[in-house]
Amino acid sequence: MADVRVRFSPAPTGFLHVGGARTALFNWLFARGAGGEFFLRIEDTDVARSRQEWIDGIQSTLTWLGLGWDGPLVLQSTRFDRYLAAADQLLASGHAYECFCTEEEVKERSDAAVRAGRPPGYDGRCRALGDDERAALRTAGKPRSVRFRTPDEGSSTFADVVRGEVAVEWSTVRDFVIVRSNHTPVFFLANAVDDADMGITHVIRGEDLIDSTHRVLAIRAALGVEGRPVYAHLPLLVGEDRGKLSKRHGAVALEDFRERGYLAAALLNYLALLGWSPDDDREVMTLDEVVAAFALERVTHSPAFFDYQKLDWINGEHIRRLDLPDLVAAVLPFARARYGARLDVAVFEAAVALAQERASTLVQIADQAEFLFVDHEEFTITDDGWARLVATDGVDAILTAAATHLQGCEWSAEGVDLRPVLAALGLSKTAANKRAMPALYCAIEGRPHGLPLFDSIVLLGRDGTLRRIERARARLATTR
RNA sequence: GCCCCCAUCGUCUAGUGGCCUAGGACGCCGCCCUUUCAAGGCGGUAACGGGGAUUCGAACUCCCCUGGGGGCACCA
Repeated sequence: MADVRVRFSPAPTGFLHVGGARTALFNWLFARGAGGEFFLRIEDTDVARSRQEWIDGIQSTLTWLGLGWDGPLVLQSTRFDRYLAAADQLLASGHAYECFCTEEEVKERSDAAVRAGRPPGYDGRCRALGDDERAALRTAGKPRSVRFRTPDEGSSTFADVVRGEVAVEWSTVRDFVIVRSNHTPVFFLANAVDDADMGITHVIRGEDLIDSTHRVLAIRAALGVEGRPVYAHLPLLVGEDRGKLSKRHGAVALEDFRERGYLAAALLNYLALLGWSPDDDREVMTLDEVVAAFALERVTHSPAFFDYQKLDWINGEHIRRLDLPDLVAAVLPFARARYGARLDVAVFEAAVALAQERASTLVQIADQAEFLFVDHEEFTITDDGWARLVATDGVDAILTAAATHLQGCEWSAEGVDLRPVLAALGLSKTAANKRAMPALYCAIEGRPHGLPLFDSIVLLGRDGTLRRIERARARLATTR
């Protein structure tokens, strides 16, 4: 088998979202599994819409995900001469022709056709222009684009790894522009030329591009390129409204997942499961395991919806499987952003260890540990937490008893165990768990949900814990 | 309007004629465990869009319908 060469070729007209990332991932997985190469090609032929910041963003996101590419980045904007030469070749061979219709004219006639009940698209007006007519229009200074002449009859067919045979009648495909009137090449041309020049063996992309394949293949053939790549069109990722993912339809920048505390490995794991599944029941997998199990033949046919709840679950599973030092390193940036200089690394590590078994995102871990790194004077209880605390029967007695115990007890998780204290207050186990404990959580950790209380108290320290209980009691007094 | 594609629990999916009274996972519900919550354990809820045809036998094959999606740009 010839060496596998694939590419991920986004247009730099926006941030990379889950759809693009999934396409990049499948290409990368396929290349990795086949021992082939994975290239990154930026399709920036539409100069007006392409932006350097998006090119940078795509690269940094791919890097964060760990989907590194081989060789230098290919920028189509640096290869315009090559595409234009190919267009000249097509012009010379009669596969393309000069079109003097302006964009507006084409649109007007297309709209009129629709109103008249005919199909939209270019009507082929400049198809049969004679040499003299063409020359006249040229000297008249009419803007000129180049159109590819699609066959009048017959059909186009290609074999798709996931779709099977894909065919379309040429009579339903209008002539299309390959060079704009501003002399810049269009997607179809650049795509066909580059896939050939780069020796791309497999084209793996979204199903929204399936119809364009016939046109690219026609250009490729007209250019005299031997053979064609293997195509694999992936089912689309859809938004909540079941529409193709776009900014309007729930697309979220991949960078947001990073900021919200998702692990790249977990995101990749989940993305791999959207439109593909291994031939066994595994779901939580490392990237290496996914590479080993991946097969284009197992890609599904129907669109998939991105489920954040399942992502949260998978992320939690990955967090739980991380070695503590790695998890600490992953949470550290979030911790530094939140607690700044107050961060105590030793305490932080202990807190992360406590959070590891319960958290589903890195942000959650940082949030749960936050109470350990807040100045006692600035410590506040959330509104929810305060409401809960205030509503607890005998809360003042509970806090007082806890403080009394903590003043003299041995400073260990066993020593600070407040259960005997609550029992001595006459609280049943249920009452202690359901009512008293939440109040203590709120007073000490500032929120009703968080790290295990007794371990937290030990980490907070005797002085700090007592001050927090005292603050809660004082606030309680003024509230009454 | 025309072309193309898709169709199993709420969601992601397994399933390629009998192993399916349809399996797994997330979610949801219940119970257990328990230092609240979470995590964990156990159990439960829930689907083959409809109609024909082929066959001894259809989730799996074919046709029609319905529904959904994609494309028809001087975007990619």
